[in-house]
Amino acid sequence: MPRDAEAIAEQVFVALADPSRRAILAGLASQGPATATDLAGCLPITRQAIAKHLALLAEAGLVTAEPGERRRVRYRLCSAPMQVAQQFLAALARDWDGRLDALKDHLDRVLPGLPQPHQTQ
Amino acid sequence: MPRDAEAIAEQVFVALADPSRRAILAGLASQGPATATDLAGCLPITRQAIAKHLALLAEAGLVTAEPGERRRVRYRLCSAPMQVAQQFLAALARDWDGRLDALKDHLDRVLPGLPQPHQTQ
DNA sequence: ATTTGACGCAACCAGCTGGTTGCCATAAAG
DNA sequence: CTTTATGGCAACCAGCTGGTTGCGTCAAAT
Repeated sequence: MPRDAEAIAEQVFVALADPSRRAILAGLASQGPATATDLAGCLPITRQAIAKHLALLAEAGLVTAEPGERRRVRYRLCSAPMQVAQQFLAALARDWDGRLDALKDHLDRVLPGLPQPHQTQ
Repeated sequence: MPRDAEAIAEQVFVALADPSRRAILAGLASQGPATATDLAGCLPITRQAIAKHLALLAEAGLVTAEPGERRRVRYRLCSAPMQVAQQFLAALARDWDGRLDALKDHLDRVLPGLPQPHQTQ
C-alpha cells in the first residue's frame, strides 16, 4: 500500500537474487535465529562474506539483528518486506494481463497525439 | 509447483532488481509491444543497452520476441514467470512464519519460564 | 543504385560485487 | 594473566554487469 513499495520490493529482489543469500535465509529458516559464525559452519563461504550478506539482508529488512550475551549477535528472519514484494509482484502481473491493454486502447482513442513511441538515435 | 520454480524465481528477481529493466517493462506495459529502438526513445540509455536488457528479460521469460515486418522485432510482456516468482515468495513467507511459530511453541513447551521474547531493535 | 533506418555483434570500459585474507578488539575460560 | 574464541573492520582481488562506441548488414524507400 505505501507508495515506496517499489523501493522495498527492489531491495528484496536484489537480496533474493543471490544464491548465497537465499542459502543464508534458508539456514535461518531451518535452524532458527543464528549468528554469522553459526551460519559459516553450514555454508561453503567465510564468516566475513556471510556477515556482509547479513548486513545487506538487514538493510532490506529481511532479517533483524538482536545482540545477545557474550558479544554475540543473532539474526532472525523477518518476512514482512517479502510480503510487500510479493504483493508488488501480484499487482504487476495483474496489470500486465490485458487490463492495461484495454486502458491503452482507450488512451489511444482519446489522446491521439501523445503516446506513439518516436524513434530517436 | 515445479521443482525448478526457484530457478525461474531467481531469474525474475535478477531481472526485476535493475531499475532500467523495470523501466523497460513499464514502457512495454504502457505502450504495448515495442521494439528496442522504440524504447530507446523513452529511456536515457542507448538502443544497444536496451537490447541487452531485452535479451535478459527474454531469457527470463518475462518478454517474448516476435519478429514483425521490415526486420523489426517487437517485444511483448509475459507475466507467467512473474506469477511463478510471486508464488515462490508467498510460499517462502508462509514457510518462514510457520517455522518460527513452531519453534516458538517448542521453546515455550520445553523452556517454560525462560526467554520472554525480548525484541531488541 | 544509393540512401536511410534499424538490427546484431563485438570490443571496450568503469564500477559494483561476492569473496578472501589479515589484523585488532573484546570477553569469557584456563 | 594468558589463552581462546568471536565479531568488526579494512584492504584487496577477480569476475560480472551496465553501458558505450563502432561497424557490418539487410530491407525498404528514394
